[in-house]
Amino acid sequence: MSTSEAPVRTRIAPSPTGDPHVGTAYAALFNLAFARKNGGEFILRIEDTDRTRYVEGSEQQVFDTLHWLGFSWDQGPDVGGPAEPYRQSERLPVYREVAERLLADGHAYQCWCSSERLTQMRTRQQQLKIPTGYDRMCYGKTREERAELPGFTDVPVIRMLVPTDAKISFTDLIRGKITPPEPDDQVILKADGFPTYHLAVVVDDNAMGVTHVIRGEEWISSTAKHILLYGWLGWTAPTYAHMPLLRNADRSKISKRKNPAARLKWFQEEGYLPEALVNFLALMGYSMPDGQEIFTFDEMVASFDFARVNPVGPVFDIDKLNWLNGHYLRTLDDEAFLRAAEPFLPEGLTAQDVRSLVVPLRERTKKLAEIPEQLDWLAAATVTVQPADLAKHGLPAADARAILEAFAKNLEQLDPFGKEQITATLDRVVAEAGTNRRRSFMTARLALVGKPVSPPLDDTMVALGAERTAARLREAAAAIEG
RNA sequence: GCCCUCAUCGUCUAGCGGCCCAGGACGCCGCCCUUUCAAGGCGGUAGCACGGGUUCGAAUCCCGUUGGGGGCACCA
Repeated sequence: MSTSEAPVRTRIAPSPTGDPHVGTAYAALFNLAFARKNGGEFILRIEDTDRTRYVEGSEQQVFDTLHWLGFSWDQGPDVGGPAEPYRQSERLPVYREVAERLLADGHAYQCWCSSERLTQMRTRQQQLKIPTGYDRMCYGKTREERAELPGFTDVPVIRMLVPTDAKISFTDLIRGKITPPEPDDQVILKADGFPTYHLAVVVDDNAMGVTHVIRGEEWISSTAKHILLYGWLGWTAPTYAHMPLLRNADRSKISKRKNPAARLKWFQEEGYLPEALVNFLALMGYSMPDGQEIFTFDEMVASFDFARVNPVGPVFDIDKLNWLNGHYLRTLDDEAFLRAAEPFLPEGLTAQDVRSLVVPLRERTKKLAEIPEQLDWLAAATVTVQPADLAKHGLPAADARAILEAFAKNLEQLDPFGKEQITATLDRVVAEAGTNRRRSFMTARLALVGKPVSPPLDDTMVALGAERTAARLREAAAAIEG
């Protein structure tokens, strides 16, 4: 023990209570980065001690979304490890035993107070403007003595007996010295025999040899309880690093209610690349020594340092994520982009359409879910030109009508209706008309797709075919007013 | 209500006493490029919450105020 430092071991401990949360990925990123930086291990543990919130299938979704991000763990319920099991619901006897021990040592006691009484007590404390906390009504009483008093329930819980002078502080890797609030007599074993988080986390982190607890800032006020437990049990407390909390735009803690980005699956649904999300998450509260904003996980690991974590809770800025994702999309070659885009493509695209129309979208797509809308003109029955678009990008009404008719007339005679022929025809028609080339093309584009965004005009026409191309040009010409 | 914690452009951030009348990125605006929109290039816009100290010198240190966030469950 004195000759070698304990190997670094970190963990994340998600609860299977629904859709995997972005905060889980955020915590995983920093736990993993620190473990890798120090040649240590990373554990995944499932904290399923709340039976009322348990959601079937949630655990698997946690595995899947973390794998999607490229994260893997050295120990966990699915991969096993020396400290099995890694699911807290399977470790109940361990917690029971520790709770009994604390009871025997006088560090804990039984409590028969009903939840109704507890609620009343808290309300009264708030009214009296005094700190809230358990009033120890059950402390030192036998079951029989307590049963005489109001607010009694049959099945007791076990509470910590926290000394009134328990002033505890610890050094946080991100924030320096922290003095969390003095705890009250926290419940550690519930009436249903399951431990609360506070007991389970201490027991398991100790059993699994976790050296560094990297978790959200929301846990700061509970840390004193945990340190107390470590002391009573004769165990060494881990080093703590409390990460800032990801925020909604209104700066409240990020939530599924206010922010779709709180759900990890949202990023898959919207077509974000995992590399982009990981990079973005790393940018939240963290910065590279050289100021680089685009970097891989491995590059982050190479220089990782908690001193570079900003304790201020960052607002989750989707605009910046979109920019980053667009960047990563652009680094893909044709094949890779097509592969990524495939699940998002609309029905009825031909293989040729995919190549000529989808590949050009790479430079104009921020997230893959935008693709169907970008291609909606292909399958649309009709297309409408917005007068505002025409005014901004196109030719004056009379010229617009003339050029569209001219395009239609010359184009429909083409055989074959190929890219090169189209390009030559367009150029010739514009030259003959003597109109502004760019606005002429734009007028045609609006007529064909109904918006100022499309793949190159010739590709657009090929995809539409000679007939539909001519028809749309004429329809638009007829519809132009003024 | 009580406790803890945080505070640089709209947003993400650099800065850890002089290199800063504050740098980068996203967004926004403008220009260039251009068969459009993008992408790319160039330029611009915008900030040290406030008040006291400490110091020759403060974005950087201390105190207070204000503001934000979190916690105060038989949820994690």
